[in-house]
Amino acid sequence: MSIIMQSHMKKFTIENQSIITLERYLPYRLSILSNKVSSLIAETYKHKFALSITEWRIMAVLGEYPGTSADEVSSKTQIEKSILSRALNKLLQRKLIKRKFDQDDKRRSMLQLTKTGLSVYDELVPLSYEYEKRLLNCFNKAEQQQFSELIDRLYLHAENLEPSKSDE
Amino acid sequence: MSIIMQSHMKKFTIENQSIITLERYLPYRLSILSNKVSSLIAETYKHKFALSITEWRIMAVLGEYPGTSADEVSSKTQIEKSILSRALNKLLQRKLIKRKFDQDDKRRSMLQLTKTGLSVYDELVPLSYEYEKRLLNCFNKAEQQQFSELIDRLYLHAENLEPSKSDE
DNA sequence: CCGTATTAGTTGCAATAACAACTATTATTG
DNA sequence: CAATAATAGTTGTTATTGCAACTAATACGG
Repeated sequence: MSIIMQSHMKKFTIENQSIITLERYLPYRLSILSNKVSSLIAETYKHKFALSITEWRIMAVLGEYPGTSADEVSSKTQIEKSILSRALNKLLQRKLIKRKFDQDDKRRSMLQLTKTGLSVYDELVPLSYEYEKRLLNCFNKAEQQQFSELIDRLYLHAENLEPSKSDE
Repeated sequence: MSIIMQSHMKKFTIENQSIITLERYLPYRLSILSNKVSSLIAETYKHKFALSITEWRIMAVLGEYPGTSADEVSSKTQIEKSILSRALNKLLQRKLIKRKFDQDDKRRSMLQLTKTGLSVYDELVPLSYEYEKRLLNCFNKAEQQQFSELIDRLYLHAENLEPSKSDE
């Protein structure tokens, strides 16, 4: 790649493909899109329930899988464990979740929604789901399908690409 | 736990469509994917250049559009202006960018990469571009095209959906 | 068993982020 | 042209991150 040549000619270059242009750069667009979507949805519950996106995700997992341990929540949601730990404490204080520790392995926590937590969950789930539908209604069924599949595929691929960080 | 059950029967419910399940929830998957992709790429330059994602984005814009003002960078990148201001100061200190103020409008800054900044830019652009290609090579051309288009469409749609926050 | 390694979770700390209040400059308008 | 508004950028404050170091409990290898 002699390529990229001195800085500014680049835009009119190689492979008839303009180089980078942030606006066309996929990682960037993905990030903008994702933030938009998440914060848009967060708006629907933020004020009413004072839940952050992180907190809501935790509750979503516990709603689906009561009894899950913090560690499992972390791996399911990709929320880093220290962040998770603090978020859990907040949720515990607000009594939206409760926790006991496994007697056979006292390290492992068993988390679940409280009755209050459940009522929040039950209200939020349909709201979020509805919103997701509204978001996706700019796609037809086939496109939704396709989009979803591409996301999964790209994610898997990215995961496997990972080791490449050290190849420079 | 009769209560919990109440909440959980939902999974087998309405419209034959399981409700939410975080793993299938689009905003969530988008976020995970986006974080993965961004941090994966950030790995390629983080250590060598000690640039954060934010800083790199700023430089990317200035590389493409020298002379841009802070405000324009902000709107192009969606970086909030206070964050931008501090990031710019860091880049100024490291002498990766330079700034002068427009004499006709002394509020407006005119930013551009320094020679050093340009050399970093010129090294990073192909790297990032290359990495993007590697990421996307799990798609064929048509899929890449499609994915890109769906992202754009969804973004536009999300932007227009925005006002809905207050409809509760 | 004992020493070491792993695992689950917490805490400290430094860096980043978000949001609002603020300064300085230019635009508007009556 | 004075008063007010709008724009560009900065700064203060507080909350959220992310990493690493830490505690406690369990697992494992000799």
